[in-house]
Amino acid sequence: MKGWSQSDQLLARYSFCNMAKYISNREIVKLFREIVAAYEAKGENRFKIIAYENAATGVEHATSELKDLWDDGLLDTVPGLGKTIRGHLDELFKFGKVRHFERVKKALPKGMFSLLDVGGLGPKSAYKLAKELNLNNLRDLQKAAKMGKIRNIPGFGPKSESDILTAIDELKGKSSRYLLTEAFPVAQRVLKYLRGHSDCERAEPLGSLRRMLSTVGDIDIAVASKKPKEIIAHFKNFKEIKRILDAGDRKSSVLLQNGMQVDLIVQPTKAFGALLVHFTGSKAHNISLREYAIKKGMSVSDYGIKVKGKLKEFVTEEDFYKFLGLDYIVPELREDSGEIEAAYRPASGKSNGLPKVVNHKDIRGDIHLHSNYPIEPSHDLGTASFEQIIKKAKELNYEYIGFSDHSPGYSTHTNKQIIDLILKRKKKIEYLKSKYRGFGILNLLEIDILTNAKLSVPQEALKLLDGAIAGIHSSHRQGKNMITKRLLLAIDSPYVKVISHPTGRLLNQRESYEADWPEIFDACRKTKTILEINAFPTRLDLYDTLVREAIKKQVKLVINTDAHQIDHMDNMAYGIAVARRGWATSADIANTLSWTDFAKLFTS
DNA sequence: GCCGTTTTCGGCCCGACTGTTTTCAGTCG
Repeated sequence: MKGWSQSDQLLARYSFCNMAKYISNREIVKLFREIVAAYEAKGENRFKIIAYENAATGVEHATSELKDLWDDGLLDTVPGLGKTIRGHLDELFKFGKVRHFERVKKALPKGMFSLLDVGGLGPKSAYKLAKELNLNNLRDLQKAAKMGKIRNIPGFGPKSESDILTAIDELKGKSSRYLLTEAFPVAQRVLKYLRGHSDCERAEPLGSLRRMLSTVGDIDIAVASKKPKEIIAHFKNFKEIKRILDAGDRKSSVLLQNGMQVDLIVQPTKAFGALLVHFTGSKAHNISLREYAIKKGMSVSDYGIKVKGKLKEFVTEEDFYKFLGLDYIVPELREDSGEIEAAYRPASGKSNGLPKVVNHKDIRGDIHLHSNYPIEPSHDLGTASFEQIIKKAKELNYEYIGFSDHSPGYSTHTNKQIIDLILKRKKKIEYLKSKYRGFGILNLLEIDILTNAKLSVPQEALKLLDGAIAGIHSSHRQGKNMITKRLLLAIDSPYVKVISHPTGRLLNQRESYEADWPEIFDACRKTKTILEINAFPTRLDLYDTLVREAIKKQVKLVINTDAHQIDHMDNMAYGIAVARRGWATSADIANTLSWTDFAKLFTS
């Protein structure tokens, strides 16, 4: 709280006492987006609006809670937060509200913000409807539409009135984001259908699916064809379509019966490269790329690159980036987080350096695998035997694996029983080690970091293992200090080699818990404890932005599938994508090491 | 209101599609 007057500090302390609520990044993003909508409705300067949108994006991508950064005087490290907005945040954290924001919102009908969830309604329409019809919520909007009141508002008509009703219906039961494993099969069906048309030269899934974001909002597909109209007409007949949202000469959007939206763009092969870039995104990457191009006197669009008004087309993305003087940027890095600067190739010829991100073929093992060995029947057993897992690992060309069954329940067993069970399992694994010479096998266990920060298995038992993978499986809602303490104590144990699914999140089900990541990364580096990138599609944890932070702190990572059945071992690709999105090279990922080098991590 | 590979001032991505319109505003990606 440097720079505050004494009365400021007193006031702050006083208001903290009254302010039970911790203001999360998520709430701040929502607040900024409301200001964006409010300014748009009021017709504010459009660059001011963009500034708030950028601030929201900056907060969305931040790896630390803003409140913590504010405490440490580090708010200016978040992109998009300039002097004015930081001043507003100051007020927010001190008093729980921002007078300026209150004023801006007060001038508008309260109900307009809830209408923004309706597809097709932006700030201007929401404002107009809420004001003219005195609407307080979605129910009011639905009622007004059903009564035919909307068609009488200038700028609206019968079509927009019925579109609003449809959009409200579609709002119900719609999941806002889908897991990659949910989206991929749907994309494959659409692609197969499109590729079945004789004028389709090429069809590719793009957008967040191609960038391998942990969840995707919709499915974007690009088709290369000389006859866009025919492809669009064909697309509109796809049997899973519930409703056609848009359909023009080269673009179309549809809603499928399962609630997913599919967007299609068609373009001739000779200009497909620019479309791949445009439609792969991210939006922020595109904007930065276009701004960068402007500085070089060029103009970028999905058609190509204009130089002095003359359009240059590209078949491939490689040529597109090259023309801009950039090294090729892999899709996973296109998030406007420094990749354009890193890809810049100055005249001297030496690039600033994009990382050579890890590839699937670099992976040589998987050490978080659950077998059906009945060490603790009440626990989450796998379905495959040790031998079946080894067979599958060999098919995947792995050089080594680790058996990481859950530890025996500490509440149902005495320490002696736990040791006996682990000894018995050890004998079985020793036998397999001798049977499969030349193939690396690690005798591991996934142990719990208990609510009181102790490990679920006594030290004498841990000594019998090649190492332990420790993870939090309970009391995820403890405060930041306690969670951090639990993780730090586990990291400090010489027997714990890996921390599994470090943030504890379950996509679409449970948020990450809060923890002091800089401190945890420091501890991992000192103790050489490895953090896991868990490839299970509902986890993908450690997640990408934290992966990047961990790497900056020279923390080693391991990509594991946490497989509980044989086909889960195929999920490795999802974990690799997280590592790539976190700018990880093979040097950052422990399981790219040969068995000889990898084994050393477990004997030291 | 933010920000810096011409910059602390003067810029700020580019285009398609739709409905309600007679030329465009709003929304979306």
